[in-house]
Amino acid sequence: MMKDIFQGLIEANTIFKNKEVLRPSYVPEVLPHRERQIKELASILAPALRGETPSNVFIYGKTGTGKTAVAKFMGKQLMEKGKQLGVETNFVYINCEIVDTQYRVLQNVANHFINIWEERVPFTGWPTDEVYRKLVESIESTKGVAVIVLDEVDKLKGDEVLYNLSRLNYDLDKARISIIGISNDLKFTEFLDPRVKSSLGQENMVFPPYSADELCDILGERAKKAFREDVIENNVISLCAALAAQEHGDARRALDLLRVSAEIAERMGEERVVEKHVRMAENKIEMDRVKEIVKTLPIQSKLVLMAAIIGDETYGSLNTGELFNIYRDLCRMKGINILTQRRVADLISELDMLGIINARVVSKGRYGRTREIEISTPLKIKELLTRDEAMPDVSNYKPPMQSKLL
DNA sequence: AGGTATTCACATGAAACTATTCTCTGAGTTAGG
DNA sequence: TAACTCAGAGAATAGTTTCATGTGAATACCTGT
Repeated sequence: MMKDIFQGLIEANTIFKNKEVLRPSYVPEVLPHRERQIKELASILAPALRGETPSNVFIYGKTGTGKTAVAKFMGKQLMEKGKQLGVETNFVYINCEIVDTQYRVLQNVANHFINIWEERVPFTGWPTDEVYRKLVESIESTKGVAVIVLDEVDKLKGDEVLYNLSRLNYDLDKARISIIGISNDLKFTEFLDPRVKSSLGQENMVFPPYSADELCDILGERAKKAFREDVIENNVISLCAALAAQEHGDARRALDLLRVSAEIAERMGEERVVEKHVRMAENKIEMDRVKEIVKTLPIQSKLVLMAAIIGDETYGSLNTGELFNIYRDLCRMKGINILTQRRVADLISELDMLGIINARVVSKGRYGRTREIEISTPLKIKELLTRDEAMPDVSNYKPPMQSKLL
């Protein structure tokens, strides 16, 4: 009886064939509408296979334009071809959003070249130049060309790492390295040290956003592998593509949308994915995003958000001063120290940036200049916050009623 | 009526403080020779 | 004796406060008709 629980669930899976294909981490064998970029990148990296140093490259493009996918794809191809030709090639991929300090980047790269049973660089304890020395030594011992991909380079703290990596070639004798920097900030290099700029920006590539049609092709390609035959209504894919295209042609978003739609359909026990499911998926994704943000907000921001919600409920919309008063009351109730209005103003801007609240500056003439704050999602975040144990009990809290101007 | 000056209620900036996290050094500890 | 560990000094960083200056338009106050 118990063993049949899973049996039933496995058989219920009538929609997916291979869900992995739809995950953002998946690197497909074909990347539609990126042939030009792949060719260009390949021609830049090709010298590596002849044992020469390839130029360093900078890749720009908004999120979900295939930068990471193309880079990883090239890495795979390069390794294969290298093995085939008997040329020592190495490919290191580092996501700088996670590995964001100079020390950790160097440590990661160095450890890539060191076998597990050999002496690895520890998480902490070594001076940075010691790690650098170790890195040089370990790369040198490979005697080949190494391509280092730094994804989301703009997240890196300080440009010292980039400088150090760019001069790595001068310290290397037998081996060579080439750096591929990936960023979604077009203006990123403007803030860089000119030395780094010139040595890293030898080649530049820009990945344009996908159009709705192109997204359609990409989704279609993946859908073929991900789903069983004939479970997707034909307008579903174009709808997902169109929705994602509205938001700067983000392929990741489109894939998420498609995957979640199918998951919803599956969970509802239906055999086909139809438009309705996509609409529901759109909602769910937005909801999950907001939930996730709200959950991970620091305590003070949560209090500010809570104050905004309470104010929104009682006044309809509120300004900075009113919000601050409510916020102060909440802090007192919980015995948390109160931040200055200046700081709260900044927290409000942050929440606005995250898209949870809507805060725009309006001038009310004689009655000053302030922000008008509203809750921007129709979702019930309040419930989520009330359940937070760090929140004060607001069930019978009444915000101060002030004589509001009509 | 038309024009200028005030004024409100914060916005926005910069500098100064503070608390926390990172680095790095040197003393102490350990293991192998 | 060399390698390793770990505490704590000092540097870097993030989060806040303090102080200062800026802002847009409804109102108050003129001015001349």
